[in-house]
Amino acid sequence: MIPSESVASAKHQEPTQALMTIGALAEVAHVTVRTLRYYEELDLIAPIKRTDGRYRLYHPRTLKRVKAILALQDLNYALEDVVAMLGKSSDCSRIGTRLDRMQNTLKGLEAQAEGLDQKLVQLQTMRQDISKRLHVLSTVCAPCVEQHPATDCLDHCEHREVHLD
Amino acid sequence: MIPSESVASAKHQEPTQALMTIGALAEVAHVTVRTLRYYEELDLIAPIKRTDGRYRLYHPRTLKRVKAILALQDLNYALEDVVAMLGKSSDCSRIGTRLDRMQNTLKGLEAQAEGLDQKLVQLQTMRQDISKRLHVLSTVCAPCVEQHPATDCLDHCEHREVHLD
DNA sequence: ACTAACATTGACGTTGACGTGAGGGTTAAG
DNA sequence: CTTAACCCTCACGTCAACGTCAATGTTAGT
Repeated sequence: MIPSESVASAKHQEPTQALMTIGALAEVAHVTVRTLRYYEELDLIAPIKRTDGRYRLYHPRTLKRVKAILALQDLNYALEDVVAMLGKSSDCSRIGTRLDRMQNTLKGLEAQAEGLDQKLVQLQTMRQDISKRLHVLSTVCAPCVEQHPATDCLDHCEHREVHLD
Repeated sequence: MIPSESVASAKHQEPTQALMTIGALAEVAHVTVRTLRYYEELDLIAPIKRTDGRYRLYHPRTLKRVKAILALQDLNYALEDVVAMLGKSSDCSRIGTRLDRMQNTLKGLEAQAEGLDQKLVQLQTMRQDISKRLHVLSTVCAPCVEQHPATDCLDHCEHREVHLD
């Protein structure tokens, strides 16, 4: 698997790859420059080097990292948790820790999956509940109100349980 | 303590129902007093009256309202959205608007359901992706690293695509 | 009447994830 | 060599959803 993106130059990789400035990375990642710098503050990403004028230069691979961060954020993870799952970019880690972290990520994802499942159920319940209320309101209370047009606040209504006051 | 809850009076409901202070409501709703007051700031709830000393007194029915708010919050709705869905408590609304709002709530819930479905899919994808990476790492890279123990940062590794730098 | 336990209204503090300048250097195109 | 378009580092601002503290008033039970 693993879609082979760079079809050319598969053998000996040159050390000089097309690096990108923070603005370029921000654009392709659809985030702001500030966001990237903030991620760096949290040690989530880092430029592989800087220009003489201290411009950050990123490896294109960092885009994948950023996307991973965004994906996890989208799953309601706080950046703090993302750090825990993806690890600090400054940890120039051996494969052991990297494996551990991936397993952590996996564990986190599974927990998250469960949570989402729960929320789905919760949501179904709520939807049904509201549907029921809706039905009672429209079939029972609405005509009742029509008979008592002067009454404004439903104080007379006998089906208060369906209301969400 | 003020646990004198009058259990009697089941048949003809007196206008004087067992009202609750903010502390009591907070306790049964498992939220803080501050939270309830904050909800009131947002016009999400309101006491039906106050004592002569300005103590808030809530109708027991308000508990249901609070629980609805909490449920929606738990579904990642901002309180602002909850206001839009449940309506302001100060809107002493006729049944028409109430019906409208319930329909809004329903619509919101359906949207939320879709969103959650999407997230579940996203999450499954991510989980599979990570599993794959995990597999490659442990079967391909790990032994490779063992052969080059001096190398720390995986710079030699030919499977960088599986890493999340 | 006294008192402990509650309640009131401000008003300022907190946390996360950035936004938004200010006041400067740097780079690439022409 | 200019100059527009970038980029740099502070550093303060923001927003939601409350937490927390102060100074004061109210209730219920004895």
